[in-house]
Amino acid sequence: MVSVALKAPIETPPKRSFRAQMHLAREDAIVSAVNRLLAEKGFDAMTVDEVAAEVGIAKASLYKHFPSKEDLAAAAMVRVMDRARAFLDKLHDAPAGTRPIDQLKAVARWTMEVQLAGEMPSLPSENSTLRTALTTNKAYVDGLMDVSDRLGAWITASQADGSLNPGLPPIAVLYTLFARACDPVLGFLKGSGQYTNEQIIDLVLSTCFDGLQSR
Amino acid sequence: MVSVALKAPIETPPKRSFRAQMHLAREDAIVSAVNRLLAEKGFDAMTVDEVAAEVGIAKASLYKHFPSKEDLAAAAMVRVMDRARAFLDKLHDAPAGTRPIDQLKAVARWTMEVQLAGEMPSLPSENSTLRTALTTNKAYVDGLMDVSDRLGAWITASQADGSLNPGLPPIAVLYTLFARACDPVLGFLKGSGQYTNEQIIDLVLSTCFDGLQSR
DNA sequence: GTCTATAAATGGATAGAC
DNA sequence: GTCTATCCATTTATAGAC
Repeated sequence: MVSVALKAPIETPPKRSFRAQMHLAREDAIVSAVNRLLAEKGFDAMTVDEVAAEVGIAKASLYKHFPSKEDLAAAAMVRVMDRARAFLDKLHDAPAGTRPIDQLKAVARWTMEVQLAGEMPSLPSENSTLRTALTTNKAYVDGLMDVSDRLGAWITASQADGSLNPGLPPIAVLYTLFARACDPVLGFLKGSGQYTNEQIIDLVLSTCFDGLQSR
Repeated sequence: MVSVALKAPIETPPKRSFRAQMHLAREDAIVSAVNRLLAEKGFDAMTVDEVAAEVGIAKASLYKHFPSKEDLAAAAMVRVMDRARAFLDKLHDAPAGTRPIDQLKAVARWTMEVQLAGEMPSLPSENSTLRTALTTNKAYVDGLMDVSDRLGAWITASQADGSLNPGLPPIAVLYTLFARACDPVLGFLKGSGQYTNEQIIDLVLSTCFDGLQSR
């Protein structure tokens, strides 16, 4: 045993790393499937059997990675939140002089693109077991806080420079932007078959920032 | 048997009417419970047991009135559609000279009031059994058509008089108004505990028609 | 038409072999 | 960690007495 361990010491670390990579890759595939199903049918209608079938592993194996259906969904929510933060990181590298309101529009556009791509997990209404699982998930809550803070800075900046309506409470603006991520209008217009994704996003972005009334 | 039937002929019609009234009242109570639960937790999370418990009758009795859970939900959707049509009837009695855009605002306001009152049943995402049940329900589809037509008339009229942005496709405006019925921003703001229902509705109505940007 | 009791199926979660 | 097989609670729906 000892001699074997001494025989291949340089093999061991790569092997562990490889296994760990496989492990992460598998979990990533699981989270991707959950993310897709969550976007397609929501938490209640999604079944763990479906997730297992889509990933191509047994249901029991899923539970070796995630202890419950709620944790499964929470992992998907955390990941989309991380994607959002990564996008915000990119936006911060925008050329100096970029108006904060344009940053907000870019964020809204991104969330709608994600939704149209079928990658935006939909949150359950309220009073759900998932809801409590999320509020006790540090990674999710921290991510949500981070995103809110960054958007909040742009909101107050836009109101200061006069481009965003200063009469609106910043929190109302924040919630309005968040709500674009699950706006059913995108799906409605998509279902009409009359518009491209680009046109749909431009339309909703326009009604969101310019309003329905003429300017 | 015959003599009995002849004995109380004037009693029979009132008795049938009374029974029919009781029947309708019972069904109305059922639909009310379904409506409330549908608004609170959605179709998937709502159980027929809950409905029976809330109404105070046995589950089997429910199935004597409605053949399936989908029909239960469809009845609730039809009723809220009928309520909407009744409200539209009232709006048509508005004083001559009322601007069509103000009619549209009144409709949006009404849908948000219904949602804040916890009486707006939430539709399932897509690909649901309820979805197909609704599309094959004549009462629902007809009601939806009627509402769409009436709103459509006001939309084109508002675009004609220049108050509504003429660059927007009428169908996009229609969907945007429909979407206010399930806008999560209302619940978010309500949950913040900082605003009254009146203030919340004014805020969302403002962002919907005036947009987020300054005017 | 209302009830109690139960069927039939589904879905979340686990046991235990490998 | 993956599998098969299973447990157990829940849920939709029905049977059959009254």
